[in-house]
Amino acid sequence: MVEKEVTERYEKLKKTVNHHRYLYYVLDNPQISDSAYDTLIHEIIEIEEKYPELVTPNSPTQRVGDVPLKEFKKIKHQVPQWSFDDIFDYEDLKKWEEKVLRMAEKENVADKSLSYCCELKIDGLKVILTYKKGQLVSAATRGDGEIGEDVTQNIRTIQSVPTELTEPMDLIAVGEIWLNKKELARINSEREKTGEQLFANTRNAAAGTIRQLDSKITASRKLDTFIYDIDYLVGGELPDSQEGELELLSKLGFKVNQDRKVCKNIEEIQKVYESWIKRKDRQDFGIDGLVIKVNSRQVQEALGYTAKSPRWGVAYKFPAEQVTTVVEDIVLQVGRTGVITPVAQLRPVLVAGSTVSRATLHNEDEIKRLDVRIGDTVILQKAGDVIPDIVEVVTSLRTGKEKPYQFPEFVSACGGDGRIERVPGQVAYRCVDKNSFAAQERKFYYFVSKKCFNMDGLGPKIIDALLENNLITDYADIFTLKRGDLLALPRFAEKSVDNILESVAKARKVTLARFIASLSIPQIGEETARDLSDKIGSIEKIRNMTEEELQSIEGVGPISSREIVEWFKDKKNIKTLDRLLAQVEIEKGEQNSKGGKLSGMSFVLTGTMEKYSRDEAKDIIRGLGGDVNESVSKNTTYVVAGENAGSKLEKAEKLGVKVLTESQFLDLVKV
DNA sequence: CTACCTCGAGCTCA
DNA sequence: CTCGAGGTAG
Repeated sequence: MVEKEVTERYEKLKKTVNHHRYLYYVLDNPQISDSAYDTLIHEIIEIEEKYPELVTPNSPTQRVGDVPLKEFKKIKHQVPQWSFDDIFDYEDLKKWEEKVLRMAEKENVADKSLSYCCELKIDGLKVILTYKKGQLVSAATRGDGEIGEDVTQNIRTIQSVPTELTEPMDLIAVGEIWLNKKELARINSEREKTGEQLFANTRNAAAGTIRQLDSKITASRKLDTFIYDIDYLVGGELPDSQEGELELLSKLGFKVNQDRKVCKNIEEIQKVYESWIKRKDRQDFGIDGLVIKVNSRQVQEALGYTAKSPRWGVAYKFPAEQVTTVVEDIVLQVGRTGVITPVAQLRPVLVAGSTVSRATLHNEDEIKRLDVRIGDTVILQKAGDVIPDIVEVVTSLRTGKEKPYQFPEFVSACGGDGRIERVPGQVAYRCVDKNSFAAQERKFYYFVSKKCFNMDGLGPKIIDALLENNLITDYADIFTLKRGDLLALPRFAEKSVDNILESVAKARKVTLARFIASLSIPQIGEETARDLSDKIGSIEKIRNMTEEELQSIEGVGPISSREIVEWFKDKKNIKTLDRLLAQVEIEKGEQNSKGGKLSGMSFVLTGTMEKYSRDEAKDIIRGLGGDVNESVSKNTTYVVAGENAGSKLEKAEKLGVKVLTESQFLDLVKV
């Protein structure tokens, strides 16, 4: 039994330390010296060493985990993590507001005087913090919005994240993790000394730091946070506005960015936006725009969500950073289906946090539209902050030596005589010979990829080696690779070869949809392949169908059906197909169109089931011929509601759609 | 698209 | 140590 004085002292010490942590890291207003703070921490450590039973995971001494993790566990979000749609200018803003007003009118909430809460959009990574009875229990990355990664151990090391709230409520709070510019410079100068790669920007550094399995490394880099949203709250009152949420978050002990403004109309928003464009670079953290939210919670709820994003908010992005660089060359790339894409080779240039040395020019028409010539200086930006995009040519810098680009009539990478043709009805050119080496290479990459045969460990380089050594010329060859042949290649030793052979063997069984996709029929990707598989059910039927018959299938239009028929007319393709069919086993997985007991039914899943993950449940439904959709409509047959079902359940009730519990669902799909 | 982390494997040299 | 693959993030 620990003496009463000790526990009292211990609790007081913890409280004091936490208070000063808050003053220092959250309010940025320290009231005692670092050394005094350290002394307090030290006393806590001493007590804990003597009385280990006192230690809780949220003690200030436990911020750094001493055992590195093996891996990050997946965490399913209790509340789906949406992201806002982007807008880029005042026009977009106006359109968005009109939509909001129209919707509000329809939902009879328009009489509330509408206002908008404008916050900074911090350039970092999203984090979802879960508290039970006021104690931090988990922290997750966003992931795909449904499932993220458990990074609790790393988040604990961030001093501005409270491990205990000021009130014992159940809460899910959402915010952004970021790294300040000075800290990036410090980390990079250390990495320079040790010869490590430097981080390209604060966001990448923050992302890299969060993905460390060893939280000691995370702790050594001073990450920071801004928390901006409450997703869930029990044990307290949810404020009726976004601004109120921010205030509550502050009160609970979170670090909240104080630069927010409630605007009454979009003119005011625009003013805030323009003033931040001028000021954004002066901050310690990266800002990539404003987030505009309808302030009233009641109106937010009335507006609801589209399939993709909340209707009640948008991300108003700052204009993309533009730089100039020189087009050193224009080269042609041959894709999987023989389509030729011109790509500008650029003098490498740093833009929006990464070095860009190439940008797609899409097609001949785009080259003409831009009138881009080799040697031209061009303005470059990243579309949606991701994909490099040439905006325009700086014609005033022309010297006259620039070479206009002539789209060639022959492309050597197309193999054979190199002839190319314009695809009827499209802007793209493609190789007449659809099996050129370049196209073949791409097809093989795709064939083994996750979307198709999903052969683990067969990346592009391995495929290249196999192609170059003529070990594969046809898809079927992958399945008949010989151990000895592989071992003869450089960098292929026992272990690698065994792994390759094993993953090939494992991949022999495929679903029909994956099989169809793997053929690289032009226009037939993952989606259409699934439609074909669901509605037709066998490769033998597909190969004998006419264009008209194919077109009657939902999701297959005149262009795709033409491509399909043409593909199956080609003798080479047929030979490839038959050889491949002899090697693989297409999983029957219950035939869908007629045999499937769920055919014609449409399902929406919500909440968590005990027995199956969402993906497994989807596979089961599709396997039985049913459709799975993301949002509930009057065409939905059943909504399957697991634990913690959310808004989809409410919507189902509103529309009178039948709702199944997990056990009812299991009964229905039982074979 | 680019940057980052982590892992397994092969190669190289002590 | 280096390379390739695979995964994650924005």
